[in-house]
Amino acid sequence: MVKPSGKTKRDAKTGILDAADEIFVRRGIDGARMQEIADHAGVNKALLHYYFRSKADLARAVWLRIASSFVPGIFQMMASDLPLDDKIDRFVEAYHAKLMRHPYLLAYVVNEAARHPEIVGDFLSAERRRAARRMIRKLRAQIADRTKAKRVAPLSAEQFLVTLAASCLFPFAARPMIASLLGLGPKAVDAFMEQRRKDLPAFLKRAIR
Amino acid sequence: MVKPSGKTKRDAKTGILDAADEIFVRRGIDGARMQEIADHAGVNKALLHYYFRSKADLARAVWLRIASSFVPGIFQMMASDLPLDDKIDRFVEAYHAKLMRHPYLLAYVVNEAARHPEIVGDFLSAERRRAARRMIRKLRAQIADRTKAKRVAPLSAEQFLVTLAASCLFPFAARPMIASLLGLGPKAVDAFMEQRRKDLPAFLKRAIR
DNA sequence: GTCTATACTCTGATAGAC
DNA sequence: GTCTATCAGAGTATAGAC
Repeated sequence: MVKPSGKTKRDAKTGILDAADEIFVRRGIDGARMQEIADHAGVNKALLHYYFRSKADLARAVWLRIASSFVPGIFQMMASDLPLDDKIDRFVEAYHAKLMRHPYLLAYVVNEAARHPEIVGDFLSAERRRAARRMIRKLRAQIADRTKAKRVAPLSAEQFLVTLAASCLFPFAARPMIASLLGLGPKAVDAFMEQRRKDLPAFLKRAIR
Repeated sequence: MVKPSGKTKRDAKTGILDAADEIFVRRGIDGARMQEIADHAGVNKALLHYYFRSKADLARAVWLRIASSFVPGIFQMMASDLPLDDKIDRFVEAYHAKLMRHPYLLAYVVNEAARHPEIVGDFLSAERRRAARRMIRKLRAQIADRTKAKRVAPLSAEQFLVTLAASCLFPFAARPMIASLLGLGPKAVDAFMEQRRKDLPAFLKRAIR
């Protein structure tokens, strides 16, 4: 408002973040080149170091933005009073929608989390840790209700959550391997994923029925 | 036999492969340094280029050795006449045992498969593709038998296989995230995984019951 | 805030002696 | 086959003009 350069500044910074996002996700942090990011953003390489001191800082900023964009929403939904079956539907739907559009995202996240564990911690603020605990507690109650009513073997809420996430996410991370293994071309893999989006919720509900 | 250097040669080459395996898996291909691999193998950097022309070639050799060491065995077991439930037990058991000892392996495989899809193709020879098809065909028959007998909704063998793999493998790839999310230390995560090894087969069997 | 030019470091790769 | 020495290129990062 006061500074006329305010808008421009944010645009340049955001532009760099957008470009870095794409290049990091495509090549990994180690494989990415600052020059390529700069080119992709249409700015000079020096500007990257002006806004973000180093490559590591830039990578951290990109990571934080990615994680912040959809993890908190999922936490909240999973901690809500929604019936368990609806949560499964929404979880599957949300991640399929997200990852269909960003196929390399998950391989990136998985890899960098393994390689640079500290940035995972950076993302999980105290507030988010509390949100995670709320989610687990709520899920535990819902699963307990169900197993009590139907006399099924007890199931840990944590294990269920991990299995749910695994079933949705892993196929996107393993997409190239699935394609090779099943002998599918790019379009056939898309169809396979689309089918999965439809079938998976029923499969998971059956397991906790 | 004829050459007295035969044994030494193989040892040096194997030593380099062992070292490269460890460093690549720990740092990723892009993050790994030829110097570090050479140091770890106790040989000179130049020797790496003598046996493997370039870093890319070395990475390919490492990948082929890793994949060859346990994928074909799994294919064969899954294509056998073993009952479906036993296959689930063995699959879960085999991968948990393997990955407990090589925690970074999966993040590496997933990442490099996404980044360098061509090396996945290198691994899947025509013979292995046939083995994969045999496995799928057998699983499809077994699942069909079961759903016919118990009147359950039909389930694609491919989808089931992916879900099975996802449930077993993803937790290892996502280990750092799971730890952060659930607030577990290294020992607690190990316990979580151990619990998972026990509970997962029952969960999966219930879904196709 | 944004650019040009450049310093400095590191890495993969090769040449050549033994 | 294995080593020492070295190079060319690429990379991150900074200095300084505008």
